[in-house]
Amino acid sequence: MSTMRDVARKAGVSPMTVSRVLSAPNLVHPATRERVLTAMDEMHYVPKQVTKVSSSEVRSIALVVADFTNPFFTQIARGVEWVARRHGYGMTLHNTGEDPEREWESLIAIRETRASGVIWVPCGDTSSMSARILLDADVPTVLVDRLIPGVPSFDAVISDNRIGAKAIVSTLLANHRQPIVAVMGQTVTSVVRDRLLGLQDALADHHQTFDPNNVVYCDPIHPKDVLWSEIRPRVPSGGAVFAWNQIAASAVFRAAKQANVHPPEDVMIATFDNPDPYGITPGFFVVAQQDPYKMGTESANLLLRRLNQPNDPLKSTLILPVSVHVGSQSESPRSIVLEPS
Amino acid sequence: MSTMRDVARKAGVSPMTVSRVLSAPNLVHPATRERVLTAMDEMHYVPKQVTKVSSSEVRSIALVVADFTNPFFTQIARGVEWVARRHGYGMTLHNTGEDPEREWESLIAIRETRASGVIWVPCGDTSSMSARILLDADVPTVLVDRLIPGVPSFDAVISDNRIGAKAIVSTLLANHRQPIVAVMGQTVTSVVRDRLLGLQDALADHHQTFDPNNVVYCDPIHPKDVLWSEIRPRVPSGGAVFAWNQIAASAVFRAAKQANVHPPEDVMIATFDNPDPYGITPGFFVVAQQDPYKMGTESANLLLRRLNQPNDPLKSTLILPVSVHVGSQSESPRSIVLEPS
DNA sequence: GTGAAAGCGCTAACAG
DNA sequence: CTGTTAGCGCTTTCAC
Repeated sequence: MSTMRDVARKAGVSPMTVSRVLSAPNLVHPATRERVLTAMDEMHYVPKQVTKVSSSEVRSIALVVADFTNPFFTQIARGVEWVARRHGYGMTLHNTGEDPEREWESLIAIRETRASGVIWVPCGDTSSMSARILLDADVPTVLVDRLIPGVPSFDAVISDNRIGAKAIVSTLLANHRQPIVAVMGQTVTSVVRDRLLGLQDALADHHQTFDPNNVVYCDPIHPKDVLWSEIRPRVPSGGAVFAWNQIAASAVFRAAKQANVHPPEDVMIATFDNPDPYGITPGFFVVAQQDPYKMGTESANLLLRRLNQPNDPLKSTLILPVSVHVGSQSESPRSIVLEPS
Repeated sequence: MSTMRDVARKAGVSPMTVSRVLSAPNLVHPATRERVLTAMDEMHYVPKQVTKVSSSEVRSIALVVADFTNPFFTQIARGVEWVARRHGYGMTLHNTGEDPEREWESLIAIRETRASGVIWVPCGDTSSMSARILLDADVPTVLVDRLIPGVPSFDAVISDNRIGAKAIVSTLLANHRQPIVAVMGQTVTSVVRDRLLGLQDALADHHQTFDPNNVVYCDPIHPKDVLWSEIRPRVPSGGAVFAWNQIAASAVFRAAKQANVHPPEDVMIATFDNPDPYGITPGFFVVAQQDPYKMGTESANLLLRRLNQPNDPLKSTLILPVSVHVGSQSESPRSIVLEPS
């Protein structure tokens, strides 16, 4: 692989001139520049920009998500990418698979990559260990979707999960759908915590008590069909299931159908995020819609702000509203107006 | 940000010893090692591994896809990641959005990253320009899903698109579903070309001629609803639509429903890739199933092989079989056995 | 406009 | 086991 020296020799100039052709072309005589450029072409010269360790970094943002198989996270990615591109940054996507160990490895790798900054969906509360990697190396970081308790040192963008969950459950209760079984991811995250709090809020409003037995925990990435055997005994006809995300909701839906239980009459399925973006499936009647794309753009904006003002001590947490839609997706849905928390 | 020298000074050793603690710890006296390690901790030392330009590279594979919003590609990503991890490699995902310009930029960025190798879903035939980036820099590369005509220099893993398309169309014809309108991505790719060839093969088998007017081209990422106005005039009741992928199929499905056309009676929708992984939607009756996860693992395997034998002149193209399923997803589908091409 | 010298952070190669 | 020297590919500084 040819180096700057090689090009310089071929063009009959010093390595310095070659360097300048790359970084400050207008300081080089046009004729010389041409000679250098053709030399580069002929030798297939590839600058190893990485070496300029001391100088400018790589203008690139690393986005670390829990599961890039989940459309929710790829929508966030689209948002981040869009803003990044507009500001001349590239973006790389990294998957942790909800696994703290992979998360650790990814962050180490990213740190060595010298990315300009990181936008991060942490696996869960245990991610406070991995947070040290970023904190110690002073990597500008923004959390999305989930917070890490005890680590207030990052900017963050999340949804108003508590209010969203409360609205969902209130709607179910108002429609006399009971009992309500909640299906949550078994990872300990702020998202699950907040949605359970919202559930309790709604129950409390209706003077009902919260029964922990009515919460079923599932694998956050592959909920499988296993679920139904756990859910069924708790949901007689006329009840409802509150799924924490679109993957779980779809799994519940399929499991129900296989068990010959038909939503929405037999059981009403409510969920965060629309599991049916094409509106081709009847049966989902209460959906709390986040705006993952916006979560992406906003977190990228926060990161860019921090890249420009690295020493601003003020950390901000942006809480985006959730909109709740009632009615079959094929009909035009009615929306519920929510008071911000 | 502290450097090796700083750590060395603090620990009272030479920079070399610090370096060794990182790369060959057992060559350093345990006591010294401890001192160095604590010094590192205290100073929050972060090694800039990137600098070792001349020595070992970053053990990481870059996967470049056309649209990470499409589950098909994230399944490929899962496959790649799995194999990469097993061999001690990291993986980064890069999105081109089917845009040759973004593709160009991504590949440049990746090249400077000094990734060990690249697995790449090229945007289309125009990607031959971008291919030069990789070829000139001698980056080990494997193509997935799509080939680039005129660039035989890469290993590749693709599906048997022609046979799959032929099987789909033959099935439709056997069920007397006509006319058949094909909905294809408007990007010029080997995938679309091969699937159209398969369509023609099937028609020829039934002594029918291929009418280019019966092909509708749509945006490969956001097919929108616009489609239906183009499709409708060409598909009277009893006809069929052959969608080139799951995104297009879902769009067609929704458009049909909005126009009060009901699959599968009014129109039969056949497609590559199951647009309904949860089996909750009735109406898709012929589905050509690729194995994106396997495409990922196989391409990663090819890449690893090449990383170990960089000079093997033999390039291989792996063509994976496609399985065609007939019948509603909610019923147990019958499979058709296909002869490999 | 151009070049020579010095140095970025780190690691092979050779002493000791 | 540890340190010295030299050099990776490139850029900054300061000459000319």
